[in-house]
This record gives sequence, structure tokens and C-alpha cells, in this order.
Amino acid sequence: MSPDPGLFETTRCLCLAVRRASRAITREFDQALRLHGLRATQFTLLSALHLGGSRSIGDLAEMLSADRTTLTRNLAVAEKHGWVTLRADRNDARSRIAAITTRGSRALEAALPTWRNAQQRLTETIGEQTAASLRKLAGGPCMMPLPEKPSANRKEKMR
Amino acid sequence: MSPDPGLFETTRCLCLAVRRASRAITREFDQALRLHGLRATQFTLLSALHLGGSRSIGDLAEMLSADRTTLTRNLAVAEKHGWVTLRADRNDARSRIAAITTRGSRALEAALPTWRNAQQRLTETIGEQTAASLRKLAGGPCMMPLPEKPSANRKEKMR
DNA sequence: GTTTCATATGTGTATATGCACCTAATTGCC
DNA sequence: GGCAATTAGGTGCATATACACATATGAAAC
Repeated sequence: MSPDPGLFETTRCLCLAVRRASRAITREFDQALRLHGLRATQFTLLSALHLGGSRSIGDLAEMLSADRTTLTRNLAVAEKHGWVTLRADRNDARSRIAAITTRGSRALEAALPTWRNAQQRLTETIGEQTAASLRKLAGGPCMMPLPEKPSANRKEKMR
Repeated sequence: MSPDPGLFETTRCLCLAVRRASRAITREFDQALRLHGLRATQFTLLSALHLGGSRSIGDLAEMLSADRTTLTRNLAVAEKHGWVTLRADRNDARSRIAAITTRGSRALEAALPTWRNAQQRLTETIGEQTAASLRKLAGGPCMMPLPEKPSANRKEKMR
């Protein structure tokens, strides 16, 4: 009648925890950003390109801890909306460089107050402590160029 | 040359943080569970049904903080693999009750050591503190019946 | 009992996510 | 220069996620 005791521990599954939290939080942000035609994923993508400058698909994937092929699809969506452009790297025909457009920057900046609001509300809900843990878990400021892979001042690959 | 200071704050986006963490952790668990033909989502689903007993789609969705329609698709996958069955609620023709099958329980239990391993490794990586924060963020033991919606001892809706 | 409202679910569409496999281009080595 | 190994990316497939809309059923009001 009582559940399998050998499985009770799975109620503490960290994968479940983070996925559950991710779903709930993403819904919140998606809902808020909806008014500006953006979703959390696209907001993040545009923000990364705006702040970090044009980057290759692979660099973006690494920066966001996402699979390279996921970025291919996400960028296709952004391109369809006219938020980014994709062009070949002049120094490496294999590589494609993503760049945010004026339209993309406008959409991003228009959504900024809404984002700030959602961020503020969530921070109050979960508390500064938990927020800090979450950022630490994600590995620090995600969208900033990491020391090992600097590229802030280059638009193209160095030779 | 330097990035827009009005957007720098978005590097602290909690939605990005939780999604980034979710992607990374899910990849870990998916990879590990792959040997047993399960993914994190399906593992969680089966675990919830095994521990909490048969439940309606809506109840499962609420328990996992997922959209109802998401559970419809997830359950369809589980059903296709023969891990769960879906039948009409005897007392409410609108409702469908999901139940784990013997095959589903076997798959779940076979994957348990692998899950335990991944859980252990991740806990060591992120530390007990962060792990606790994450669980708190997700809202406690997710798969246990909540007080407001008890259903541990019923297979069907009470009248 | 009928009308009306609320509830439980299914479907269409769009996006997000990642693995397996493929192609093209670059790099190293000789 | 030429070939092998590496690297960047695309595509097919499966799954995950959720909103808008539609349907069916139960419940409540009268």
C-alpha cells in the first residue's frame, strides 16, 4: 500500500528540481515578455549578442551552455523575426557569424523594463540568497566573455 | 565600443540562470539514463506515478509544475513505450487516469542505481548548500501529494 | 429538466532541446 | 602540394514545453 521505499529518494531529484523551477520561471518571463513578442530564450539570445557583440554559432552555444544545433534553430527563429542576421565568417567559410539587427536591439530595449520587472518580482519571491545560489549554479555571469575564450574586441576570428 | 550599460544587468537574469542550469543538468541525467532507454522527464513521470499512485493528467501536471498539455504529450510517449496505461475515470468520463505498468516499474527500478549515481555526482559538484537551495526553489518534495490535494489512498476521484 | 457555467482533456501550432549522422572547410604533418 | 585529422555547421528525428482553441462532461441554478 505504501510506496516503494527504494524510490522515495527520487523525490529529492535535483534534475526534477531544476527542471520544475525552470518551467515555472520560464512561464513567468515568457508571459511578461509576450507583450513585446519575445520569449525568454530569444530575449537572452539578443541580450548576449547585444552585449557581447557578433559571434559564431558555436561560441554562442558554449556561452549559453546549449547544444550547437539548438542555437542553429534558435537563431533561425530570431532571423525570421528580423532580430539577427547570419553571415559567413570572412576568415573561415565554415563559420557563420550572428549579429543583432537594429530591429533586434529595439525589441530588446523595448522589453527591458518588462524584464526588469519580472526579475525584480522573482527576486523578491525567492529571496536574494536563493537567487545568488541560482546564479552560482549557472556558473556566474553567463553572457560575459570568459577569460579562456575572449572575443569582446573582435568581430571575426583572430588569425 | 563597450556594451550598453543599460543592458548589463541582464547578465544577472535569473531566467537565464535557471534555464542554463536546467539544460546542463538535464543533459547529464539524460546521458546517464540513456543506457536504460529513459530520459529525465520520463524517469520523473514514472517515479511520480510509482510513488504517488495512479493520477489524472491534470493532477500530474500540477504536481510537476508543468502545463497540462505537456503532460498529455509526455504521457503519450510513456504509453508508446508501454510504461504507463491511460484509462477513463470510472466516476468522471472527462478525466483520464494514468497508471504505471509492470514494465514501467521495471524500467524505473533498473534505472535507479544510475539515477542515484548521477544525483550523487551532481550533489558533490554543486555542494549540499546549493542543492538545498535548488530543492527549496522547486518547492519541496515535488512528487509527494500535497495536503491541499490529497489522493494517496484513492485510485479514483472521491464523490 | 433545461440552461448555464465550470472542469478535464485533446489538437494545432510554434518554439526549445539535443543526439546521430552528414558535408564542407581548415589545419597539421609529411 | 597532398592527405589525415580536426573543426564548424546543417538536417532528420524524437522529445519537451506551452498557448489558443475546440470538445465533452459534470455541476449548479432555476
